[in-house]
Amino acid sequence: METKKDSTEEKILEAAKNVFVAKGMEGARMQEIADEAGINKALLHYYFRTKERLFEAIFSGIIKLAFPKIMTIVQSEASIVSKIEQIVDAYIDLLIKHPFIPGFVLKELNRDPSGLFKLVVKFGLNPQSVFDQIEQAMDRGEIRRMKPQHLLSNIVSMCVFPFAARPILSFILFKDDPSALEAFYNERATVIKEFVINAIVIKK
Amino acid sequence: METKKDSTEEKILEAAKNVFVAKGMEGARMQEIADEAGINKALLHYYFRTKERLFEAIFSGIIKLAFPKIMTIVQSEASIVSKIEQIVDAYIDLLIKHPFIPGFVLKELNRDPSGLFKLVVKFGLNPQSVFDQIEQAMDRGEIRRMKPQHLLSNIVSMCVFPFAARPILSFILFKDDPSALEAFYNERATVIKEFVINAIVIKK
DNA sequence: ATATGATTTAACCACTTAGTTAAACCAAAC
DNA sequence: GTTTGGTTTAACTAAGTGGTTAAATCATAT
Repeated sequence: METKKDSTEEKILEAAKNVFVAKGMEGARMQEIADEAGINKALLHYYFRTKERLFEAIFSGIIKLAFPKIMTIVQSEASIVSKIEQIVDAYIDLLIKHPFIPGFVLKELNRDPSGLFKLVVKFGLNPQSVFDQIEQAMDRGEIRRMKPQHLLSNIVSMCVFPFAARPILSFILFKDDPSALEAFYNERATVIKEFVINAIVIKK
Repeated sequence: METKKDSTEEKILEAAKNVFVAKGMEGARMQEIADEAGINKALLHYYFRTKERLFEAIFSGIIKLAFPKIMTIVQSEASIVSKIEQIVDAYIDLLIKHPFIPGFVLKELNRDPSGLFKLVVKFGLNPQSVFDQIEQAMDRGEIRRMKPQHLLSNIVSMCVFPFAARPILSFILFKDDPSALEAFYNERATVIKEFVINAIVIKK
């Protein structure tokens, strides 16, 4: 009996994820996906008629991983500082589990940004409400004044970029000790939270 | 008379840069490069025998833009805070002039990290000396204590990521006002410097 | 046993790609 | 005016690519 995990469809999705992540939509070959899944090309097309459809399935699956958790934090009742801490924790936690996401998403959104449009609509994302929350906290004197776009960019950059640039970090910062890279990623949440709080919280 | 700028070779390099940056090594087509350069495919191969060689010329040219300036700042005699400010200024200045670099470099280094190895050797890059400088400043109590790798990651992330994720910023943060994106990039250096200094400088 | 659906095999198509080649063309230098 | 080197044209190759097809196989449920 086959569990859902090793059904052919699951094997294909897993293989396709690996190949698409490693090679991108353009670089991925259907033959390679079939090989990685341990099946043949005919059966691969039998399940997912075209490369486009298969890619779409993978891509939307990856995106769905990231959005919902962030949204619930944003819409909660916590203080702005607490929300920032929660978002950093959630981001780093997700990225440690799925470190390939940033590189993959960046590559594909640069190739075809139209996918982003659909997603923003689909998830009903509204950045203005986030900007408002941040500006209200500044009005109350909780955090230093700066454009919300800059604050968000700073936080997301520090969370995401070290994963997008993993090969570079691995080589420049940790070329002698690869296991130190894992330790580094595990420290990120704590470091970023402290860094941001020192940067923006006004001490009384 | 032809200046060096509109010689055929220069036209090819310019066209190839545009196409490689937009489509990546895999996605770029020799025919498209030839069209963009206003010549034909035969002549393109006449100048650069293979796609590989042409790509190599473009890639190393782009990298050479970034490294040297950073190196001279690192090796100067300024204080650590001053060096950080100079590096942020230099990075943002470069990226405003060549905003495509981060996306391109990330994509190609994820595809084939071996190029990085050659570059590090070629430029004689030694991160340990940077780590030492940072740790000595911490010993002197100038800045808060943290692992140098984290500090460097934070700074570089905030400089580079918003350019790598340009389509995302453009859509999420500035979808109603595209010209605001340019203004945003022009503010980055000031914002990042202030942010970092607030985060790490110990006030007496 | 038979019917069904998953899977394999292997050939095939239409198309695109990088790269090559041979011939002609053209402008400027000699 | 002939040579030369950059340039075009147009055809070609060799090797992939995504995708299709038809037939055979295999396991399982009925």
